[in-house]
Amino acid sequence: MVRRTKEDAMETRAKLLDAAEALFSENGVTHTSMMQVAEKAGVTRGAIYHHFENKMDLIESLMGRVKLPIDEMREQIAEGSEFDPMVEIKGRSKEFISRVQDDPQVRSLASILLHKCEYIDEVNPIKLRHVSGRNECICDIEKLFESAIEKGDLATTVDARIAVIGLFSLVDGLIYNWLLAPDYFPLVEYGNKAIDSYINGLIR
Amino acid sequence: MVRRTKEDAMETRAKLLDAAEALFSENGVTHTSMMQVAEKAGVTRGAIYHHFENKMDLIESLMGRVKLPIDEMREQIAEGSEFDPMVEIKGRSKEFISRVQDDPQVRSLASILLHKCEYIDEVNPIKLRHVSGRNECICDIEKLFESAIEKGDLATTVDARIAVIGLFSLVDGLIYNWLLAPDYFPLVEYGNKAIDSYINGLIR
DNA sequence: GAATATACATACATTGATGCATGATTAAAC
DNA sequence: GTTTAATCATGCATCAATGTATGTATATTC
Repeated sequence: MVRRTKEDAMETRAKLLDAAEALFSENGVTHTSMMQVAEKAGVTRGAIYHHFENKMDLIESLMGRVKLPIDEMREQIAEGSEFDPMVEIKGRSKEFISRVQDDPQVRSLASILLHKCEYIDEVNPIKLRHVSGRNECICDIEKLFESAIEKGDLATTVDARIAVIGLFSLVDGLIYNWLLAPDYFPLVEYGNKAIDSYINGLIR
Repeated sequence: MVRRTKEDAMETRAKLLDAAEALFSENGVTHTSMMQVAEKAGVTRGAIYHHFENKMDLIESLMGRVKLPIDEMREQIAEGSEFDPMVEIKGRSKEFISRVQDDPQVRSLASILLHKCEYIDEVNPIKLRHVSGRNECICDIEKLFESAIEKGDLATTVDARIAVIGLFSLVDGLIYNWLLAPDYFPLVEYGNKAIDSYINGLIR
């Protein structure tokens, strides 16, 4: 059976991306062959090379397919009409780790980004997406911190940029360590309290 | 020239480990071949397979060679006669990130652990060392937090275990993000302040 | 100093993965 | 309905990396 309908083609493409996502997040990017991806998707390697140029192109498509929670956060902040910037910051951070814990696809992506790939050079699409997404998001939340400082909600010694980077590091570290051994601690419960502590340390 | 003296052999072994460490931390573990390691060390692959069984054995030796800062921290805590546990905790954390920034070998190892390898399965020696070292260290510092709580130095609502995991995540996250793009922020300066904020949030 | 073991170099055999070229079948375009 | 083009399968050529087997010269042992 070949030359299936255009919808079928899109479906196999999606299946390939699903298979790649699952295999990458489980066995690592370099330890997953095109053959394995094809088998898991129920096709042959020919199908892959029809839809994608090579492995890197496959990864790029994979990364571009889903909205990272970091991206959603940005959108919601853009359209957000919350009044209290600190409430906003705390809420977004907690929602972030909550998504990682509960949404399988987000968790897979996070696992790939944090544990299942090697950041070999600067042009690596995975690293590029990771870094650029991070930097943009940091800039956005930095503004929230600045308005919180203007409102006088934070201690006068607090620097917005340092505060953001600390918060991001805390959240990244929580997810990193949780994915390393999910049974070791409950992400959302412990993470929420750790975030509270950190934010609390910035106030007054 | 073959059958060199026993000291020479230890030297080539050390050179091989140095070469592997440099290449792994720069290009990633799986993207580095035995051939490249041998070339960088100035020998052939035969030398590698004489000293090590295979790549995984090479990695194990590499990881076992240096004392991770996390290990040193444990030793110093064991022999430490400090009085104030919170001062101890804060000092150790800051010394940790300071070592990562200033000691090239520690930085290389951290880079390999955080960015240049894939955690493919549970028996992976890199992951094993990372996780076991982390868990032991967490247990140690947890005790310090407990004694701080007993002394009444922390808010009564603080749970020692959650506090440790938060602190570890913060430190890991700082190092992770700094290694991702070292020019983006100064690790020690920002890291120290972020740690202060977090610890501050636990007090009172 | 003869025998043996060590420290590598060299060569080869094997494997797994990639990328491409080609083939087959049918949907889509006209 | 014919032509075209798309969707995938199949087969092949290539290559890089591994592991091992073997060779060689020298240190070490006795």
